[in-house]
Amino acid sequence: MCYNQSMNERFFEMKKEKQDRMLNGIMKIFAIHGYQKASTEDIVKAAGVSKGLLFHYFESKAGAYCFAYEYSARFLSMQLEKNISHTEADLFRAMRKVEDAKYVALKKYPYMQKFLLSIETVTDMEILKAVEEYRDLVPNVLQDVLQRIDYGRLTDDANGPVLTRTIEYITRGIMDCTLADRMDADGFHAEIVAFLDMMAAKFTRPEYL
Amino acid sequence: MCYNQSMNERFFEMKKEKQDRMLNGIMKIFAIHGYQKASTEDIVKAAGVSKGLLFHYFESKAGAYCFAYEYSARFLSMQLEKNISHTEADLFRAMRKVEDAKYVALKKYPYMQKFLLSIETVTDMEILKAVEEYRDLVPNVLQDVLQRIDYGRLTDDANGPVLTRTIEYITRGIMDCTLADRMDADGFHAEIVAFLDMMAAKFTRPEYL
Amino acid sequence: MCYNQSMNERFFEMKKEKQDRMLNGIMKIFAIHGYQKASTEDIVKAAGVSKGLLFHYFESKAGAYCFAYEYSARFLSMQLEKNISHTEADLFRAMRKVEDAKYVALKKYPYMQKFLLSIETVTDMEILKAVEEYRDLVPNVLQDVLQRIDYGRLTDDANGPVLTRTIEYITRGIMDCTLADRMDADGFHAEIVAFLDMMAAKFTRPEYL
Amino acid sequence: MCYNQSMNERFFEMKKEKQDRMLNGIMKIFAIHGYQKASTEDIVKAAGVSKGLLFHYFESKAGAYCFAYEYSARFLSMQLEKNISHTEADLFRAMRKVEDAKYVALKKYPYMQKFLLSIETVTDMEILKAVEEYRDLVPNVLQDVLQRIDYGRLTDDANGPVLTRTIEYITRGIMDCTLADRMDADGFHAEIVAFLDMMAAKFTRPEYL
DNA sequence: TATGAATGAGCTTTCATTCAT
DNA sequence: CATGAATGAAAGCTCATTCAT
Repeated sequence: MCYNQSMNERFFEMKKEKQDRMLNGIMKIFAIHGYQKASTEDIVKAAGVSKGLLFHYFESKAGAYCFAYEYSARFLSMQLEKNISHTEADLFRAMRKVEDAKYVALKKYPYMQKFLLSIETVTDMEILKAVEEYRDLVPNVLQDVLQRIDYGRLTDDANGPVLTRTIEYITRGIMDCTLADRMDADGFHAEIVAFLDMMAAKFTRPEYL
Repeated sequence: MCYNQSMNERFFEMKKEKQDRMLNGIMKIFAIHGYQKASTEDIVKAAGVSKGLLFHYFESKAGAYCFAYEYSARFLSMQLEKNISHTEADLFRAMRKVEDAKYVALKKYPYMQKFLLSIETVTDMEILKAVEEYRDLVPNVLQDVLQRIDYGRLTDDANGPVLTRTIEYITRGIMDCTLADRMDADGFHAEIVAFLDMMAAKFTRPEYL
Repeated sequence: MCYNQSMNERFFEMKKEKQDRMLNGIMKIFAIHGYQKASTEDIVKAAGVSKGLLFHYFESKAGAYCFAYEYSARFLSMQLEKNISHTEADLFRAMRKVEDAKYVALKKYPYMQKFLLSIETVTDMEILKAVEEYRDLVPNVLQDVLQRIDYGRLTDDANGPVLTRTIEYITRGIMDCTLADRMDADGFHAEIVAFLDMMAAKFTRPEYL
Repeated sequence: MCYNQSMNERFFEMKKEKQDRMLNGIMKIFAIHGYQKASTEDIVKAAGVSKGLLFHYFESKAGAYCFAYEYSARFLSMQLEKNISHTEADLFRAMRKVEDAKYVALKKYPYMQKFLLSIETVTDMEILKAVEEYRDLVPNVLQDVLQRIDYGRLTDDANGPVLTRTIEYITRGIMDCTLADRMDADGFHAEIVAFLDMMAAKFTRPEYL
């Protein structure tokens, strides 16, 4: 295993502000450089702590990654679960709720979403196994949302599942672009909202608008 | 830039057999370990050449990657272009043609497909920029094929675009499984064909079978 | 110097139970891993105290080592001095007395003997100089005992000095074996006694038995 | 295991001069500082090679140690075996032959003897297991020599075995003193010879002188 | 052209020691 | 007195790249 229970305990006994500084440092560097190229040097600089401390809490670079991954997957899925409506049948309003919930998370942990995607750069089997159970946490919540959608509310020329996927890919695309220059939850959210509004206007049957 | 014209010339003056040994070594190691974790040591061992020779032809690890990427993208897209029918309107027969063409390519370069996907593990902007123009080569050919499909030939409950994407994901899934244990173009092809046959029987309108 | 008088005073003002817990922790880890590889982390864990406290009392790892070394050498030599007979002329009965005295010491400080031998793993000149005057304490007591032995009590085929050395090496050999699995003063003592009884029966002239 | 066959092969393909430079660098640093405190940095500086090369040939610090240990034990025992007389019955002449043989070895590898003793500073079980079979090589040769000694040639007050051990301890003592300041095979040999001559004159029966 | 020994900067990791609480 | 989080220098080791042959 890459990390263990005792690490968690020690970590969560720190001041919340420092916890977040370390988590954000970890997420940022892994998000930007991918797992392998991310250096512990850069992480501790970003977090504003010493090299030793990173290893005091996480034992290894892999341990830090796994810890942050579990934390991020849990945090983001809980954030979504808590804030989305569980009865919303309108695709665009549901998606908007999702993006609003993400927005709150990204205000606190700007690199969280991108960091979660960095798992694709990981080739170390140890790590992949360690985070396996958390990889579906966020997708599962989104799945739940989509199951409650009434696609009958869409216009005839709209294909629900396709629209959903499209939204997903667009989201990802915007994220990559946004991240390319600078991390900004506000800009990201604004882009998504603009896109959803545009789509909603075009694909929702008039009576449901 | 990661590599230049003179490299190409020198490389293609080697005996064909050695060219392919080097290309396969490069593809294999990058495909298995991702860009960063792939070591030049492993590559030259897999290719059966010396370390010096790799750098003689490609100047750097990044150069080897870019060269192999361009080669692979060009080779696979040409292979597809050449062998697929440009008038096939039946989704399943078209996909079958695609897979047959891939099969021929994978007989020669078993790791080519997986190698092309390894671009997702690359974080180095230099490399991403260098291969940018080749990333769409294969997807574009597939796009062309799909544009000629007559989705009217599918049963009512079949959703063409979804089916297409499903096929893509299934293809990728089978590939990952196949690669997990051993590289085998035959096994891979057999799996895909079985899947397509099954789907065709279920989703094509009787009059088009 | 590695440690000074004020350390002693402070240390001996602690509750006796805690003193021994710290001493045993120090002895155990140095005995098992040798000087260099012994980590302060392991020592404080074994002693059940905090890292800070170790340095509060001993200032440095080297200081802890030297303090424990002086303590052990003094303690064991006094223990021997106190319990052995100063008139015993019989080799085997004398050695038995020595082992009985050691037994009492090892009940309290199981790793003391092995710890004293760990000086062989020390390469730091500072430490070697600091403990120089204590290295002969225990050997000197044994020397004293041996000087009073009447080797005439041994059978003709017995060689006194050789027997003595043999006993020393056997003692050390048994100790290493005992320590290999678990620390146990009782088992250790039983082995030694059995060995001495066997030897006494074979090498003592009948009239002295 | 700490090292393997392929390492040996590669190493012995180097120029002899460089092999010896590396071996002497390894022996020197381990001999002086003991296993743990010896740094690879110091070793490569002493050997006049780069850090990478050390790991190219030996894979790890432990590997370098084990390799040099096997080499030293084999080399010294062969050197002794080859040069000592196998029929010499006189203790002092036999010991003198041994020291002359050692002298030749130490001219080439000045730290070899001290290096072999550094095994006592090793606490890593992996290493101890790896060199286990070589630890007795040199002692066994000396054992063989001693078995042919005719102790009847000694004066009545001389105790053969004790003399032998004494010689061994004196040898070791002189070595430690010699090494303390500077490594010098000549000075070492001169000391030993002087000691042996003195002892021979005192303890050999006149008719055997 | 072809080799692989050689390099050294830079990586991850360790650990004795300090210090705010 | 007691804690353990925090430090950072230094360790062991990796690996893309160079170069003499």
